[in-house]
Amino acid sequence: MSQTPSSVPASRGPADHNVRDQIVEAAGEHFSHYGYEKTTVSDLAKAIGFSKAYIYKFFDSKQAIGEAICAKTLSAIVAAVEEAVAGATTPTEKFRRMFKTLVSTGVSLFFNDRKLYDIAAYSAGEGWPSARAYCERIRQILTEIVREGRESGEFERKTPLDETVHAIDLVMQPYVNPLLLQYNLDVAEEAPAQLSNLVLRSLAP
Amino acid sequence: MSQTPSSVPASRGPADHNVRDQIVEAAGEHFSHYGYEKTTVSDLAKAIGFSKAYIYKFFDSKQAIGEAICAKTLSAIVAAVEEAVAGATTPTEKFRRMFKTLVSTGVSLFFNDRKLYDIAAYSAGEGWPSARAYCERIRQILTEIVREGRESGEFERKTPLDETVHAIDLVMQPYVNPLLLQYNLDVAEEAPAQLSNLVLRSLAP
DNA sequence: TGGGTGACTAAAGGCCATAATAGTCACTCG
DNA sequence: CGAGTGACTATTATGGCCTTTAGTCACCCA
Repeated sequence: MSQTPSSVPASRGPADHNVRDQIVEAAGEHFSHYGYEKTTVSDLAKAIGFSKAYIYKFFDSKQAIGEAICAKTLSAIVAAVEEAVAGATTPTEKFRRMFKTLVSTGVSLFFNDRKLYDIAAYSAGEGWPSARAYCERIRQILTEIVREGRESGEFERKTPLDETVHAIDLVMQPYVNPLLLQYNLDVAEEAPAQLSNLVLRSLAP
Repeated sequence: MSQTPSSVPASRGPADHNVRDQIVEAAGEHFSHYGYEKTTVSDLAKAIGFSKAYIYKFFDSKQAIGEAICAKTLSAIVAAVEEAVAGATTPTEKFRRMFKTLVSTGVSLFFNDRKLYDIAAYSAGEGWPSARAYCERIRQILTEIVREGRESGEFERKTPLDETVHAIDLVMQPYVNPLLLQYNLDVAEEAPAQLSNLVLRSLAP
């Protein structure tokens, strides 16, 4: 086994190539407009003026293209979260903003770019690497915040760090994971604040 | 409007009637065996030796029968939870058992009576009264536990009771709600313990 | 009079032939 | 030799037709 078993589904060809970017760009627009299912690989080929076969020099499958788009979409959420966190001073505030931004960005994606949201949800449901990486990244940010809070004495230090982070991660999961968020839209407005309070109480020294 | 707008979808005829019970019993078996979709109202009629039309003297619709079964199924979960809670002494322990029993009973239903589980999940997704009542009942039990914990000084009393309960309810929701639980099966083993710890830390005086 | 039903309808669901699509490969041409 | 493709196949969607099913209603009969 010379290739990673379950990670990136292998995009072939040169990783950095003009045509590759064109494909991704076209896919971004088409998927967003017409959805993943309704967009054919031929559509993308036509859009960039090449044949369908050529697309497969760069991507292993249509799904691999979907994942690229999905990764891009989720990256945008992460970026929004990072920005929000950077704008806060205390770990407490960072956590609040993280949670709030995560949910509001997700909800906004749901209502404003539903087609892309659906890809993200599907990706989460199928455990695509893009979705896994996203969850992992969120967890990293969370870990950093908790660690900082512990160092500054703002958060308790008795519970093992991993356990604390994991539990908080479980609390956020229904709002982080696009697959789950869509079932929690009715409480998405209030949940971040309510749950932040609860979590922060649990973190009190 | 002489009837309740969104609550019980009206079962007609005498509420207490032998035939009604027969219908429910037959439905329980058929739905569990073949599923809600694959069971026809005629099947149920045949099973109890009456005509299909007669069934509609007792139930407004096939869905109403589904709801009766769903309510029964969810009641069993509630009963298991109540029993588990009754067997504990401290509010802390009651909460732990409540959460754990809730999840394990739900998971067990998923694996051992999938067809009934699917009805419950559907019911939760559609907001049927049976599912609503179930969630409401769980919340009541939770409220009772928190209140008791506060009175005994085991839990903090600063946060408004409603707020505390509501936040904990949000934490449990992904495992209480059958529609959501099915997406969280992979963590259903560990989640109750981890989240109970977190919640109880947040409840510390 | 009230427990019980056959016959009916509109709508939903299954079925199957056909069309569309993902993905491959041998090939071209500069 | 490498950027790029037409033509091909196996699989999956689609759409129209026909069957099944939920639900009603006028009616029966003890």
